[in-house]
Amino acid sequence: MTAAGKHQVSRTDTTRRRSRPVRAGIRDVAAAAGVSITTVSDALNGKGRLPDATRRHVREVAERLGYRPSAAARTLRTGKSGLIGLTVTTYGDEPFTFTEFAYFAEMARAATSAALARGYALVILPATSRLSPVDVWSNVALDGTVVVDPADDDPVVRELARQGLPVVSDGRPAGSLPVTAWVDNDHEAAVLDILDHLAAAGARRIGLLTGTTTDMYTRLSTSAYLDWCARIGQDPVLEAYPAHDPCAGAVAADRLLARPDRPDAVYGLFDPNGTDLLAAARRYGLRVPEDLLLVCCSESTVYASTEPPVTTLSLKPRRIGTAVVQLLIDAIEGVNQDQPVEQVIPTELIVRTSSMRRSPRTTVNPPRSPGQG
Amino acid sequence: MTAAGKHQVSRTDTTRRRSRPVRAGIRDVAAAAGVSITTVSDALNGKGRLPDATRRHVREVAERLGYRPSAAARTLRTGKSGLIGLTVTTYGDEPFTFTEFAYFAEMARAATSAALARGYALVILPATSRLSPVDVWSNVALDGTVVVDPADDDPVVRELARQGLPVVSDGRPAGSLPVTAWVDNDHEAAVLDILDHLAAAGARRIGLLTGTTTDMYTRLSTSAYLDWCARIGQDPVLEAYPAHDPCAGAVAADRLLARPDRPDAVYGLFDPNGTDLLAAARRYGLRVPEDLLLVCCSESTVYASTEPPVTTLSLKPRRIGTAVVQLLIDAIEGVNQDQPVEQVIPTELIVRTSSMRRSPRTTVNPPRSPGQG
DNA sequence: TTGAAAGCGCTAACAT
DNA sequence: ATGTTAGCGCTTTCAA
Repeated sequence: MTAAGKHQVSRTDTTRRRSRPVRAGIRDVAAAAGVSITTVSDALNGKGRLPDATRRHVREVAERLGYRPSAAARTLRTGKSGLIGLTVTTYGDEPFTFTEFAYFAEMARAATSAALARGYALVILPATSRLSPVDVWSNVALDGTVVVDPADDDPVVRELARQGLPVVSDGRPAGSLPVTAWVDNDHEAAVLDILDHLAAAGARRIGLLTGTTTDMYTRLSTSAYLDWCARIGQDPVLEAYPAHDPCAGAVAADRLLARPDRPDAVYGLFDPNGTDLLAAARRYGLRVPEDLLLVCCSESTVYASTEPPVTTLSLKPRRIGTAVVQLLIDAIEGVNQDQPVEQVIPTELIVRTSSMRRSPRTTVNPPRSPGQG
Repeated sequence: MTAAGKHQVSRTDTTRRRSRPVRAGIRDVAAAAGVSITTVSDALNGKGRLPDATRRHVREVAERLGYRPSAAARTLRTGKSGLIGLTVTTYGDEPFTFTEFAYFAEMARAATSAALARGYALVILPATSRLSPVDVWSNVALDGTVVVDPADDDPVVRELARQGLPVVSDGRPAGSLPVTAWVDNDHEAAVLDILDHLAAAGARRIGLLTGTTTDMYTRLSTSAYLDWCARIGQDPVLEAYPAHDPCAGAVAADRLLARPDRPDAVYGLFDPNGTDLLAAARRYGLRVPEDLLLVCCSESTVYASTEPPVTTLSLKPRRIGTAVVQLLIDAIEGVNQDQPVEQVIPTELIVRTSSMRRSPRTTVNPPRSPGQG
């Protein structure tokens, strides 16, 4: 008690007394426990060589007073905030694209879990700086940032790098963008795989439903398709639409099947393409997979129970989200410096009826026999 | 220049010189601009009565040095961080439920936009404290928190309230949970509405696909259903399953249609129920809507192009996300104190073929004529 | 109109 | 084994 010191006591007297019950500070705990603030700090943070008795005592007192350390003060002092920025390319006013919902939601979920498990939290930030009058970016102390789909010459990434903050991107950066590390799929290989799969199922002319945006995913996938066509000797049959507009997708799907050189198989690069193509096929009286083979890139489970179920390509967003965060935190904490800075996550093709010309068993037994058999 | 003071100069000499180009601080800007740090602060924050010339000059210098104010220092000094926590009830290890993806993604997106527009950012946090060895909650300075679906006696909410932080919940709190405000739909009215809609379409026995969880949404919706049954004189036909398990949903849908007292209409409380019920109906050879009327609660657009399209109830997550954030920031900033603290957002029933016994036009003309008519 | 100085609450280097 | 002290970088009285 006596050792608590004059400073604390006088401060408590003059500042605290008359105000309403304000959050207890480290000094209050020190005073109540009869130790110095250093001891409190050490006891709570597991530092120093304190006897267990002291440590336990201090913790009890802190608990009793409902003491919560000030995150701001700790951050100011240590230079680490435990906060990781999460940024997604913006279309229009919305922070992320509608068509990428399932992908983004899964990726963000995995990233959140991975971050929390290592004691960090994610802060959602806009890809465009100065969205609001006050720049949110400068209002938050970040230890590093995850950037999803960085633009070709992303100004946010550049600025972050200039500040010396580690940046890890989901999606390989174009050109010389200075990211600390990146995680991505091998989109070209994935597309070639699907085209071969469709060809093996009997496709003679494969169409592509693609986007008008110039992000890496769209660009790589489309050029892989064009290369494949050139190699095989097939004329490309593709329709592009602005991927952020859900209605445009339905129209593009329709347009693709309305062409004179109508494809007998289609790969759609975006999540809703499956249902859109299915609907378009119905409108034209095309049977799937008999008249039209179908694959789309999606993370949604609805394609397991559509009629017919649709073959999908999963980009494994969970694995990507986890990997991105691990790489970032490793960079922040300076561990695993020997780890590769580029990580390629394998994709998974989930083959369902829509791309199986060989097994047209349209009659499926119910899992168990209903009353009326 | 001379006015910059001894302190700054000596610090620059001793601390800065030999280390690598570290972020410029307010003192560096002050020195370079030949003013005091007070003037820099005022110039950058639009405070004080500085002549425009001074203000512009300081801003130029700051820009040139690439000065970024320290968020931690500002937070420590002002007590405001500009950070809002976003918490979702956890099932298992994952921070949020699979079945609520679309709802949550939309709600979070709207909340993020609304927050950014007012200069705040969202931090994703686990509903369960102490998920990781270090408690992330105490590592971040929050101005307030949004809680999605608070538990009946949510310890996180209680602790936050104890700390004097404003808490706004998406979903009305049970009992005496001390939230500052809440936003919710009128789930009971929505369910009654749907049941009446189905009855009007000719349903004689309406079933319910519900959850085993005890959250408010499930509880209110189920009891509204039971009340309706009692009032109408129908025996309840319901199947409950753990909503966080996507496979369990398919099984429950199947079970519901396998019952001896098979319903001729079903309302499913969760997003994937529509596709699951559609698949189950196909297995039992039931035509929708002729043999079975279908409605489910969903935010997904896939139900617009399923076969047949499914009637859905939207909870309007965008409006909820926006409202929740507005109420929270109002509370943080102490404005609009007169605003109601409980806000009910109307739901929207999007009627599609699956619940229209009257208009069985199964043949639809394509939006435009294809080459082969 | 501008500047000096006092901390915000904590951690870490350095006493004792 | 524990305490004293000096800041982290900023905002904010108060004085000039």
